[in-house]
Amino acid sequence: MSERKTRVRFAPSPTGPLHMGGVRTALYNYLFAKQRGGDFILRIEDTDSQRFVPGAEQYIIESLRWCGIFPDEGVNEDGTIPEVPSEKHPHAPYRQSQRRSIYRKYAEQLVENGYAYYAFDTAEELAELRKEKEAAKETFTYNWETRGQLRNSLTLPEEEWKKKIETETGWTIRFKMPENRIVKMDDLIRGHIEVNTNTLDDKVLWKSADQLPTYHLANIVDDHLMEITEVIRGEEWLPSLPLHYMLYEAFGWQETQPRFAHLSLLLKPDGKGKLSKRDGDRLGFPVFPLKWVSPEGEISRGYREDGYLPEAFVNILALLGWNPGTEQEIFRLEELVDVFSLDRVVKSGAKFNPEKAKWFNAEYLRMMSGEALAAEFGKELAERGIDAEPEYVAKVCELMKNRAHFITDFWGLTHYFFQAPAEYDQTVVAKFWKDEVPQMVAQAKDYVMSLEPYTKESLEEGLHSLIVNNGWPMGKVMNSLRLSLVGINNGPGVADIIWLIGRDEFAARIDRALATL
RNA sequence: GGUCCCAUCGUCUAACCGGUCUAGGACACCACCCUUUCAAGGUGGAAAUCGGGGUUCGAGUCCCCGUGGGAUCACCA
Repeated sequence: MSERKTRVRFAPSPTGPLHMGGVRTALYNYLFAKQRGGDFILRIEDTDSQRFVPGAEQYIIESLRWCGIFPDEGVNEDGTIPEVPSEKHPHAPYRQSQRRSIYRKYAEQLVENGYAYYAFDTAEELAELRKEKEAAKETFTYNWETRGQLRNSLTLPEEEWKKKIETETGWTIRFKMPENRIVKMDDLIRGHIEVNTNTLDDKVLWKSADQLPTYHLANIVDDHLMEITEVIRGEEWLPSLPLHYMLYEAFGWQETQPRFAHLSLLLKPDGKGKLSKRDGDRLGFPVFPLKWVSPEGEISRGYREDGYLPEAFVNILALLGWNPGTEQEIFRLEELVDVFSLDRVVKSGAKFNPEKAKWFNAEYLRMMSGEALAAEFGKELAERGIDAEPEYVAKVCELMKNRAHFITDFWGLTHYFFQAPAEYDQTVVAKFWKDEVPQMVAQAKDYVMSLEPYTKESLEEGLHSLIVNNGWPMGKVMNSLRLSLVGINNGPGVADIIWLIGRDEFAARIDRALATL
């Protein structure tokens, strides 16, 4: 058992876009598998035909790809989901809706062995019972106490219920939760947990509505069939862990039962509760990896479209609920594979901090070369109709990258390297453009134009000594030069700007400022 | 409400099996330095063990009780 190959799965339900918490779950699964040389499998849990959302499945796959997470099984090279078994995808199909024939016999096996039973109560009847109990301030539970008074294969004569399951469709199969047993469980990050079965209920395993298994049945059967060794999933599943343990026992699969690890939830940055789409809209940050347009046309922003680098996004997620135990915070995916460990996953929920997320992105931006940045920023320049040499764009990016958090910040920060300022900031004009200034600026221009040799260094030093030697006020002159060149009073050094835009453009901009101001 | 999980700076977190803990780091914040401006960078600062009992020579670390937060109680996953 211990020498089984590590196999983990990410099993999302295609009911909408994948939440960043979901991506984190997928990431942890992936890291765990890769570190142990195991397999990471993607399985689509679409047993709820009511909630199926078109496009969600592709969204999930694309999100993982963007993050650099490629499943070993369950997704073809072209991003489609394998429907027939092959060498690489031996357990196909990987979509539960296409595996319905598999589950039926397992459900029946449970009934035959006395671990489950057919139930004929309609949803309305049960709703009515719940209402009655609620009125008496009690809760109705379908369990060992009540199943004897309800309509099921335990209480009805055999001929009657057998006839019913053959002729009718309104029946379900329920798990027969044993009475008064202590379920002893172990969680990889939470330790030992015990629950008395009396507090549990007879969960539906087979749904009458669409003749499909519920999550619980399909999940256990598939994890068993796909030889999953560890189940790493969200904390919301912890309450159903006892049921899952009981199911493994009922099937007699305890020997190969996977180990479980329940991850704490991602919480909203302010206030209380788990992170939701609403929080993103309200506080102005994405909660989804990619932009999503719902079938109704509702748009949700994505990290990718908001300008986050996938490496930064992965890094952010990795450190939300896990830490390396060292003071290192910047990790690329490959590095995470080496250092990740479930032992260091934090038990408590993590409030998402959008400010720190921005910082991570800025860090990754600074690590990029000017050329790489230019390749990205060049696209936006082209859209804006700016025709600039890639080498020039690269130099601009290199000079300006430590001022940006996102590539989308670049235009606002660098536009004056591509076009002369359309206007001059009036408060800056008022502050620096005093009476004596224009002639100093004009002199500075003449100086620069006749500077020999003209190098970046000579420009820098020459400009400086010109001002000092003439006894001019440094701040006033420099800021006036900058104002003339870029229209505002912040940005890189004046010499850097001149050097990049070139002497001719410099002269033109100075002349224009002298003429207008 | 029942059941289960969780609890260190504002936030993410560190502190291996209880002992240099003056409780460390990062984001954000503040100050200073660098500087022609704005960033970046450097230095420093403010900032936390939820409360109460125990166990122990010694508790952030173990136990109990409170309190707070979260999850879950569907023919949804």
